[in-house]
Amino acid sequence: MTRILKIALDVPLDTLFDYRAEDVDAEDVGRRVLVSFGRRKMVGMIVALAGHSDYPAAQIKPVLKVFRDTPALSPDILRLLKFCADYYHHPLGEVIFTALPQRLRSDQTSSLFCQTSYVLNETAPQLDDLPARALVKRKLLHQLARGTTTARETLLALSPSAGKYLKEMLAAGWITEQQDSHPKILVPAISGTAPELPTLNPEQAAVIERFASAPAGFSASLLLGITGSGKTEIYLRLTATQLELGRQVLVLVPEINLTPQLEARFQSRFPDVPVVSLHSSLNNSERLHHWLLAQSGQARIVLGTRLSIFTPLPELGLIIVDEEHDSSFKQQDGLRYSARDMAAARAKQRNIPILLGSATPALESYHNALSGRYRLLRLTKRAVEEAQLPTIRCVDMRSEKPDDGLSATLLHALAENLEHGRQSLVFINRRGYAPVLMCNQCGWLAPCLRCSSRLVVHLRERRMRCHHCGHEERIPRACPDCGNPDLAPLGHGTQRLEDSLAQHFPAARILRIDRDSTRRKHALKEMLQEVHEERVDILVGTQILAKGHDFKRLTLVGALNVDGALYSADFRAAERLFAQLMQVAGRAGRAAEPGTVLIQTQFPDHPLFEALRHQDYEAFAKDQLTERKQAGFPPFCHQALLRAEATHLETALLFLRQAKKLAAPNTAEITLYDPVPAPMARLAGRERAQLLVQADSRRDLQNFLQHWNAALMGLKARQVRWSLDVDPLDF
DNA sequence: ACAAATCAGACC
DNA sequence: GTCTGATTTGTA
Repeated sequence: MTRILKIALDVPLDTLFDYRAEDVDAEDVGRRVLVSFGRRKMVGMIVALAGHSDYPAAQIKPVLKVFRDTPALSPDILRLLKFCADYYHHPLGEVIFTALPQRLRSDQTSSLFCQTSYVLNETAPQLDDLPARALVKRKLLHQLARGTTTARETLLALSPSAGKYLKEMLAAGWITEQQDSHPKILVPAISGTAPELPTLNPEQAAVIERFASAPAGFSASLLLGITGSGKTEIYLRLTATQLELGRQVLVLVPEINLTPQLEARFQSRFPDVPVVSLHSSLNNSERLHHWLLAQSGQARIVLGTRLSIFTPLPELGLIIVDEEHDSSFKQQDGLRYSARDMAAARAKQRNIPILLGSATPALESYHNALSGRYRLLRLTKRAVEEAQLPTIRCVDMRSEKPDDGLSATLLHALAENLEHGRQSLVFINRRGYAPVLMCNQCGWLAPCLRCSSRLVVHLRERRMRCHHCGHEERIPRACPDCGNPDLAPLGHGTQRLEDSLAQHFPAARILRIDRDSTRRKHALKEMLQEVHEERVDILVGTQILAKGHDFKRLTLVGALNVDGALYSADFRAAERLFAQLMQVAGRAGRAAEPGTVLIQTQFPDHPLFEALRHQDYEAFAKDQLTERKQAGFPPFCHQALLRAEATHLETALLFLRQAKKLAAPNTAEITLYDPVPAPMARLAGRERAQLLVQADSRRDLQNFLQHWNAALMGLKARQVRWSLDVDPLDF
């Protein structure tokens, strides 16, 4: 019987396309198809079956192929993706295809999942029977025994010499090679010993108790726990409960290099349970493999970054969002979705609990907790009893004369720490040598020609770089405006600080960690290793260092150049600074020795620092919420930003003015601001402008956006690229 | 006069 | 987004 199929395609059009096919039924909804679209062939997704089509029958093309090589997307995932498309006013086809692993987007018809993997034979030696120095063999054996993924690709990734050893082990009969046509998890050969559970402190126990006694079904909880208070232990306990119930658990983490650490923690707690991760360093095949394991229900715990919120999990029982305030949960291009918000939506749709964890929650989340929409759970004590909170003090830069950016107070503290053989961290969120190059005669500042920004001096490389578009040039010998050869780097970056510290402390071992010094593969890992092995006295670094790492001997943190955020035009700047400083402060004194944090500032009396000194997130957050309420900012209103870019600013502004006119009939509950140039108006040679829309209620905003977006689609935007950003974070 | 660049519209 | 045919613009 011929049926009409509603097909979503990866095109920026807000429509589904009708195709016909003979042998399809309801089971095929959620399957991929190959269709001819215009002159091309494309992969589409069956979103629904229909009895008839409004489209002229003669023009409806047949589906060329229905892919049955992988299971269909379940109705609940399709529902989530539909919700996402509606909420962010983005075409459903594009949403579906951003959510799918790359390999499911392409139209390669040959066997999709076919990979070489290995099985451990009984003749293989036990891990402990191998000499400790046979590191690679041990690694291979361990991975094979764990059984989560024994794909050749994964094993090869363990070491450059892995291939050689695999061949050896094959020849020795320890392992057998096989070709898999379906992804599968082998039964773990070693059933690892479940570790002894750490005792919960009373606060942790109370949190678990509140979860246990809560009624089943949807609930959202905010776990507000200071660094080191044992949030992860809560995640593990709640996960254990879900595993016992036969449910899967999804853990979302920010886009940082901590995924492997957390994965290791989950895997060692649940040695027999298949854990898979989904993050950016996986190749396409690994990503597909892990995704399919999640979809088939074999993977019980899925740990991943932003995009993994769309992973099909048939028996999902709990979603955890760690460091929920982290801005990497919001995608900043294409489909501008917030994985945290989609997680909440998914939990609600599936009628399961969600747990958001952070030491410094997003004000939106904290507000939800205060208003009772979320359950507020607090962890106020460090899990390790003797670990004390660090002392936080401001260094008043109005009275101190800094020497190359460093105050006498900080230098003194560094010297003392060095004497005691303890580690220190100097935190400055600015890489490079100096943020600007200035001519001392005419005041010329080296500009980026493609952006409205200045070039950052990278003295090591004798170059200047734009941190926005990546443009690079040599440092000029003389000022291009007046010819004066006296050009001076102005301000401080990590490189300059590193130099300056080396001069002050010639005997100290100084290590700089920022995006430049960690560009090489594994560089960050190696550097962190050095720190752990105490081969470093002073660390200089950007926010790369702020997150998660646990340095046992680190007792002093100095924070430089933080004042910019105090009186910023961006109303979220203070919130971000507070979170960041709390995070770096958390690096100090994690073990027995107490830590000290010194913040260099011109405004030591600012309330942000007052709250920070007491490490009182809630005081700070309440203060901020009061300010936000007075100013009518989120979370007390809801925003959307219409962004436009063109080669000329006027073109972008003109488009936005037209867009504003178009909105006129529906603006009763809406505030539409005037189109303005974006804060960074020029970026990579394109001019950008934006139009802010605000409403008191989310529903009003959504209603308005729906009509407006449809109207905008009809507007012919010549030479303009535009996009809607719902709940924008960056302006 | 011809080619290149730009534009409008479809795509099921 | 990609593709197409139509129209405008550019150049010898």
